[in-house]
This record gives sequence, structure tokens and C-alpha cells, in this order.
Amino acid sequence: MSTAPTTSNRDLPHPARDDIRLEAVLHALSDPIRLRIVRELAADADELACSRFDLPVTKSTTTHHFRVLREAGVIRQCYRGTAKMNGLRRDDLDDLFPGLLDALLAAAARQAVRLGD
Amino acid sequence: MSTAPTTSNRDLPHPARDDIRLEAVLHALSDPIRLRIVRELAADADELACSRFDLPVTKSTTTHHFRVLREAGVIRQCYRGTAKMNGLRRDDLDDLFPGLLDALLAAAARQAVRLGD
DNA sequence: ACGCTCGTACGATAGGCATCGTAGTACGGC
DNA sequence: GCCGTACTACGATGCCTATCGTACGAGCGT
Repeated sequence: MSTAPTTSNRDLPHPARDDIRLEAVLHALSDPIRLRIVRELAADADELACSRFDLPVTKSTTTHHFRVLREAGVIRQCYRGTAKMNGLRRDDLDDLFPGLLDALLAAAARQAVRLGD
Repeated sequence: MSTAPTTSNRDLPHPARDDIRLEAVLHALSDPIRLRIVRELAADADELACSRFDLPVTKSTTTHHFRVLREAGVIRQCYRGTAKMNGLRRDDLDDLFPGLLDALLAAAARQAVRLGD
């Protein structure tokens, strides 16, 4: 049976849009690894599986960082088969803090150039 | 003798403009008290003495927060008599990360309205 | 059924940090 | 010279967190 590997029913807790706190977002992005994740997520059009990231930490630490981002309201996560897909919460963030995400991504890109990636 | 209470010679270490790291700035602003300080600093035209802030922490903790902001490159500090004056490093931040500071301040203001200050 | 891959849970550890109190220094006014 | 104000230095404390390793669960392919 071609069991279409769609979104699994085990779901993950996300903060509602109005529960997203600016301080939490800033704290989430103040870690180099998490900032890098968000940058890659923004660069890629659609959602990415956790395994697509080549991070300089172990898998358990990676899980931790993705959870911090999700609980801060920066990313949205869902299971698709065994993979866990990640996507930026652009819509919610732009609605709550217009222009902030773009400014942050631009700043991160600028710094990456300045420091030689 | 009318010893003009100008800038004292005991100076404070500030990061050079090119040493300012985005992660450090975000971390500095991810604390509610420090975000509040920066908001008040941005609202007021010129520099403000530490004692002008009415923060819900002791003086030693206040000193700590101002130092974090200074070492992250967010504010500039100098002594004037016994007072320590604080000013936003708008020029440097706008130069390094165009639009970021404004977006952050707008986001903070928006959240303050949303949550009832 | 079996194994493989992807991701989680849990405990341990080490370092960071927000907070305080107390004791001290620097400066200006009297 | 003496006092008061503004800020600092230092140590203590308790919490948070980034990291790891190991053991486990969930789903897919064969």
C-alpha cells in the first residue's frame, strides 16, 4: 500500500501567535547555531528536514536547538514520516513585528560577509 | 574653583565598531530590563545618567545590565562627574546593521502596546 | 519480521548569568 | 577636610542552558 507519507498525527506544541514574546525570539536568535538554522531556513524556499542541516553539534543538541526555536515561535515543526520538517513562521512574525525578521536576516547576512561566512 | 564637570578621564572599554557581533546584540536585548533601558534611551533625545532609570532591581544589578549593553556595543558610556552617562550607539549600529535598530524598537513598542505596557 | 534511519527522552556536566548584599572608590559641594 | 551621592567590585547563590552519551520509539523499505 502506498502509504502517503503525509503529516503524522503526533503533533508538537507551538505558541499561539499572540503568545510570541519579542524577548524570547531575540534570545532564540542570540545563539550562533540557531541563527544559522534560521538563515538556512530563510534561504530555502520551503520546509527543511532537521537532517538536512550539517551542524557542528550532536543530534541531541540539534534537537534541543530546534525545540528552542519552536517554543519561541520562530519556526513551525511537523512530522512527515520519520522526518521532522521545519519552516519559518514568517506570516506570524511579520504580522506581530513588521520588518523585524527581514532586518534580522539582512543583518545576519551582512555580518556573515563581514566575517567571511 | 568651578571645576567644569566634563568627561572624566577614567574611561570604559567599548568594543570597536567592527567588533560588534549580532549575536551579542541580540543576547543583550533579550533581557526585559535591558530592552526597557534601550527603549528609554531611544525615546530620550540625548544621553541619560544611570540614576535616571527606575528599574525593579538593585543598583548593583543595574550596573551589571548597563555593562552588558556596553560590552555588546549597544550603548556608549562615559563618566561626567559622579554620574555615568549612557547613549545609544545608533551611528555604529545603523552602519553595521541598517534598519535593525529601528525594527527592534518598533517591535518592542508594538509588543508594549499589545501587552499593555 | 527485521533492520535502518531519523529523531526523542533522560541524566550528567560544566559554564553562564541575573540577582543580591556589603564594602569600597570617585567626585562634587559645603 | 568632611559628607553625601553615584556608581563599582567582589563573593555568594540559585537558576538556566549548551553540550554530550546512551538508550529508546516511530516509521519506511525489503
